[in-house]
Amino acid sequence: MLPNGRGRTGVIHTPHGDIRTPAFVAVGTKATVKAVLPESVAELGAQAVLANAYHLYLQPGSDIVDAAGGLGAFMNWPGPTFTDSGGFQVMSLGAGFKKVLAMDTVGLADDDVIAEGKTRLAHVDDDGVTFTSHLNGDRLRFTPEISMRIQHELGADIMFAFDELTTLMNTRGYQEQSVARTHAWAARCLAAHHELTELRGGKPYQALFGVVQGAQYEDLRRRAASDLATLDVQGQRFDGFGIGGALEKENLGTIVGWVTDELPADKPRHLLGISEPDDFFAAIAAGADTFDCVMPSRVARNAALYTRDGRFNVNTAAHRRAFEPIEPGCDCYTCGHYTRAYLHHLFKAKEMLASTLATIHNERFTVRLVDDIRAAIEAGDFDAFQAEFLGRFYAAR
RNA sequence: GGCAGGUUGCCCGAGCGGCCAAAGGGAGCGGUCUGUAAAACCGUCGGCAUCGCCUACGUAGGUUCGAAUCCUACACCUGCCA
Repeated sequence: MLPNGRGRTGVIHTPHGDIRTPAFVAVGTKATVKAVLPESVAELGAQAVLANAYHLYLQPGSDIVDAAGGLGAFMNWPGPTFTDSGGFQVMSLGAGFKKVLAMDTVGLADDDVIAEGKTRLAHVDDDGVTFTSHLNGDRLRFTPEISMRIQHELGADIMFAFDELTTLMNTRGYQEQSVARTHAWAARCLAAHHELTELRGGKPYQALFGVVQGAQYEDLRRRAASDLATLDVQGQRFDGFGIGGALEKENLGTIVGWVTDELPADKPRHLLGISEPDDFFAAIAAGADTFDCVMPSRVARNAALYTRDGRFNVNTAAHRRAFEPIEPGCDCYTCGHYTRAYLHHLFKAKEMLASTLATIHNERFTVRLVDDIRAAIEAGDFDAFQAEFLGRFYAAR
């Protein structure tokens, strides 16, 4: 526990093993951490993998994952698994979250806010969401019940309740409406989860996390958190909580703090979709336990690599003859065997191995950073470690 | 030897009298990415540089107020016929 009473270390027990927290969970949306073998994911120290219900429902179908023995067995990942509910897609396939100026939204209903140049593929109503499949144009329907059914078929150790994620552009009025909707969906998820759990037979119990929304508003976030914390449907309560939604980077720690204030201390809190170094420190100090994020792997596929001295692009001319590891002293497989010059060449030549080697490094960097933060908390060194790490990481900027 | 077509910026390739320093690709150079619609996307991309000026569309001439675009000659390339 940190002196501030919020930041902490701990252990999450799952049927597929323990997760020592704080921890970074590798993202494997479509039952694969893109470009790398599950063996590599394990070797780089990731304790768990998170997949997505929406993607796996579309392809190959959650029934197939179920028939394979569940997500972990299907993808050959023996450790703990998470699935996201598909709630994020309500936003990413719907309103989008960038390039929409406030002025453009005047006169539009919030539900019509849409990213420039994108065709809206999702529409929300109180009962659920109608999607147009990005793969084949099929009209699909997601509701809390459907998301829970899919996630039960996928069989991950930890599931998330189906929620609505809003954007920073939505009005306060819409945020209120949306929080209420997410709460109603949370109750339906708990009920559906309860029924599905009864029908599971001998399969191991799957934990369900409720997701706290409320954007940047303190009262909304606190109320959303305390309402979810106390929500009880037929004796069912959430096993943990996700913190999601529109988070302004500047007050990410503050927002997480409001939420964790309202949540029970004995249940885990997962901060959805966050992984920049400064965000980790802020969120962990504010009481977040686990994280997942596409950033390390996505950015790796596009030649950006993390080091203790900041992030850089290996595909720039400066690295053509850099016969040195990505990060001297890094213990990842890539740094142990390959040079920046080689990575530079692979990216220039558009070779697949570029993605693999870069992803291994970035995932290792991210996992290790969170592990180091955990160690620092245990050693009572958090503040010093934070100052040293962030000072160095952002020095170049 | 004859006939036809072609020669455009680092490469490929549009343009066929003015709105052309010249569409579009690629390469090069730089950047972005936070619950993955991403092996994606954005910017830049002749020189000098403040509007602007200079050098440019095989070479050399010519027509025109004005030419990458029209005419003549030459060079090289391609197809067909002998």
